[in-house]
Amino acid sequence: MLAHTIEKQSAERVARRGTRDNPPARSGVMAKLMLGVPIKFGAGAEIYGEGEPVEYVYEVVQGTVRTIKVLSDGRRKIGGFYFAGDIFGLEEGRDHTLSAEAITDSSVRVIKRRALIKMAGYDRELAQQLLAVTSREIARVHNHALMLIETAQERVSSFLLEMAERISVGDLIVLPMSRQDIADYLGVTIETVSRTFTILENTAAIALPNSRAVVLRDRAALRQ
Amino acid sequence: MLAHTIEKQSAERVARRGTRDNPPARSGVMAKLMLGVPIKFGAGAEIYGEGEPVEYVYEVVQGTVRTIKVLSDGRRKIGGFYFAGDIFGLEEGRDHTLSAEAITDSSVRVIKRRALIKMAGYDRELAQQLLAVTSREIARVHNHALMLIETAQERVSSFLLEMAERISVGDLIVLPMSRQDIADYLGVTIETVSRTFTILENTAAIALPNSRAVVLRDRAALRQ
DNA sequence: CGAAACATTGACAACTTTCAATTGCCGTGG
DNA sequence: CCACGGCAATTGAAAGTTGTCAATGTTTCG
Repeated sequence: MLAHTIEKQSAERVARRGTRDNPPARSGVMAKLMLGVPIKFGAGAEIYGEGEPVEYVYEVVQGTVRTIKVLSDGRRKIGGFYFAGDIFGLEEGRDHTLSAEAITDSSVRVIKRRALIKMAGYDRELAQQLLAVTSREIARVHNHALMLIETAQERVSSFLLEMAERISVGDLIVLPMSRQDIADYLGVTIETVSRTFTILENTAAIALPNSRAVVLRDRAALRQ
Repeated sequence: MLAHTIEKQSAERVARRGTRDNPPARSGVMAKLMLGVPIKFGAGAEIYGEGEPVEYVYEVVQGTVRTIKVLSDGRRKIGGFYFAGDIFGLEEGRDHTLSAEAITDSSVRVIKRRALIKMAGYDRELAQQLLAVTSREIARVHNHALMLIETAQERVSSFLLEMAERISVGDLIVLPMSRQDIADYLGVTIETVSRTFTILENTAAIALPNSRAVVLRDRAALRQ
């Protein structure tokens, strides 16, 4: 099933379509507290849609999720990538300003936002964790915003360093997302991403065993 | 006193240099709860510096504040502008990743972060307000990130629309920040900002009575 | 194996930056 | 009060970067 062919459907409907999961090994804030129901989403499935009311908070148990916004002229922007243990759906206001989709087959914990906030009212530790998670999200988005002020090559390098911190195994990064996803996250075209990868490979900063794998050869060069 | 001639000094030192304020008329979250001590900062003064420990949370009572980051090569990025009633300094981690400066002469309420979080543990309403403020900050930064993926003209238009929402009086926006500040916020050069303003003026979308004032003539055109 | 989607590469156009010069604004001092 | 100096803003021309369009190569999966 391909992302671009998925028709929009409400989070409720998708949630219903999802299947219950066994308790996962991964531990995030919600998992630790045994909160939320684990639900599976196939690659490309929409978890919630832009403009829908904010009802739930989500935690990735397994897989990768992206938040996206489609502009009126068809351009697509990716707000962020979320991996196992990450919380997403933390938005203010009544409605979501972005939609969320599973990039790969994913398992996601879902909990009612109201319930979580209510619980936080009684549980001081939970409240502080919630604040910490939210602050971390601010830092992440801030960082994202700052990297968009850089040149294409710097953006790609920053992206690789971010992925290195979040999902690398040693010097190997296996990218779950397509070039188009990377491009939309960095605010450049896929051609620019591709060209930049090639340049970084030619300057020995990275190696590209295949299009989804990146080996970091010279992190200092990526940091400039 | 000019911004660029101010030498860096710690938040503590600046805070000590600041003078106590009379209780202000403006009301934000902290003011409502009569939290924090109002302190004055002169135009260009540093409120806290990048790399300093996160100890306080701030609320603008009067004036305008910018958060900035200076890169190793001297480029400067502005994370956000904060006007009366806005909260800033909400960052995660031990140290600030950005510094904050008063753009104009400003008065700022300061409260110990720890104290605020501790209080939020006892006061459910405060906890929820804190969460709401934090979520709003995420939305603002998200919006900033999204606007950085656009063309220069779209960025400038988005900037004007953002200022229109936040500080306009009718169709008039009096910008407290310089072209350089705007440029650093939008990730373009001052020349591009200037040229774009001229284009918008020539297409009758705005009028420029002087360099710090913008009159919105055609909001629809700015939205495209 | 072959079709479809994804990724890379090339050539050219468009946009933005860079460098340079000019204009406008405002405070200070004659 | 006006002239001057200094800084911010605007404008112009040339260079550089990124986007667009197009062709080719690669991977995936029925």
